[in-house]
Amino acid sequence: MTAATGWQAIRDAALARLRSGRWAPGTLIPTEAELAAEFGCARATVNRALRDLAAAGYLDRRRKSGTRVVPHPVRKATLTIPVIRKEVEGLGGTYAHVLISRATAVPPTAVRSALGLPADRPLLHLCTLHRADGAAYAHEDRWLNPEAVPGLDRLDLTVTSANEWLVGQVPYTDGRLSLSAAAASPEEARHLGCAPGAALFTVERITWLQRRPITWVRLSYAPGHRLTTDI
Amino acid sequence: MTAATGWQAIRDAALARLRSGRWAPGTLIPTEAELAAEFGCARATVNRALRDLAAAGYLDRRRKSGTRVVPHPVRKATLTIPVIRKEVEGLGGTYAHVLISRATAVPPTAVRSALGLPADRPLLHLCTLHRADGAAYAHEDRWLNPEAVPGLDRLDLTVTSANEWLVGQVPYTDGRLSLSAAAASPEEARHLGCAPGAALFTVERITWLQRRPITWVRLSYAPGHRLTTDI
DNA sequence: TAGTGGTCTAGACCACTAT
DNA sequence: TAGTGGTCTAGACCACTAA
Repeated sequence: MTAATGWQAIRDAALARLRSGRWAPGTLIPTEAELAAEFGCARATVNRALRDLAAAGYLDRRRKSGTRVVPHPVRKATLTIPVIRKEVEGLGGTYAHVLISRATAVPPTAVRSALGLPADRPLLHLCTLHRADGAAYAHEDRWLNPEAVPGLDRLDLTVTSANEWLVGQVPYTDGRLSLSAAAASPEEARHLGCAPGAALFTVERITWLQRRPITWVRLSYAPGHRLTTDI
Repeated sequence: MTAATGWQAIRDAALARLRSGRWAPGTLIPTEAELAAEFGCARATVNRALRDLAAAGYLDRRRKSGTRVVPHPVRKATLTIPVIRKEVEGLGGTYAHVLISRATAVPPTAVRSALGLPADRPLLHLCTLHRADGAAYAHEDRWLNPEAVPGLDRLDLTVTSANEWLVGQVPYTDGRLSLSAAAASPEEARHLGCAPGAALFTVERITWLQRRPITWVRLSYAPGHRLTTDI
């Protein structure tokens, strides 16, 4: 189970003590120097191990105070958000996408304010259907700021999806990801092949480059979709 | 924006080069030794900085090959999954919970197989409603393995929620988290005050201690709930 | 086989903070 | 002020892997 060496071995040993209750919730554990002596390694090695556990939410480390076992651990789940094509192919499926619509329009208020744009600024509106093995996989509703995305007009979006092109070509400095559930709109229902009002897992993402808004996108996954991670 | 020193300064400098395109997607960046010479620091410091960027999904590091800029970055979103009480209080709300039902029963097949338990094994079934400022916040449907949770029978679950007690008292070694959308069941709708079939954001979690199943739990949040994170 | 990242060490100094 | 974690250094050796 734990065949680690070096700092990972110390991390695992510490984790075992946490799980066994030998280091009880809320209490202080020995100092780095003490543990280094016990394990026969340098203090930096202990530091690396304990930093790892602190980052995972098990320990709370403070200068002078020492290292305390977090009483109510806040576990951190890490979700990887891949390009949809990779997501589908990673599941062994064959990926395809269809550009449903492409238009320039003024976005709804919710989108405009989320991006922090002035009113009446027209954006490029793209709707795309992503398929896995021929079946509908996800519906993408995207608003793009053409000023922030040079080269967009020369792109054939029927070949490369906006999703993938942006990820590969357009850097961003800040982003916000929001997960929620939403009832399928009539259009989503039609494309995803489900009943209107069906519960869809949706991922909304907004990205900025510096303070310049790039894109707002909502992915609505076909019913039954799950995002799973080990914790 | 970037007032860091030490290894964080080097990380930020590298990130700036990634974002500026000076280090283009798919290309190799200089070796640790070269960067250490350029920045006038020890190689270990560069290593720390680049490891951080690799962990964040920007770089792909391989021995012998070198460090390559990931062409299609897979950003990693970190979600913190706190105890519900803390979640509510963190939003400035007043938390309360109500134990709806408590019974010993054989779980549905989906729960049984997810936990890897033999058929006909009875578990403790708890339903709890979590409230924020008096309003329904989330419905909790939980199945507990009494054999794995000593002391459970001596606990007054109307005072401490199972959610919180488990987090504080019962360690686990493995867990799986699953996020999805589901239509509100009649019971959920009644407790959450929404229409049956409404789209609910649901979080399912399974935990094991060693290989012993501890609990299966599904939290169904009131409509409109979002899980947001910066990326 | 050689190049590159991964890690360890022993010591040092710094930064924060409880007292 | 003193204790504890945070980080840096210079060097060393190891582990992996492309050629």
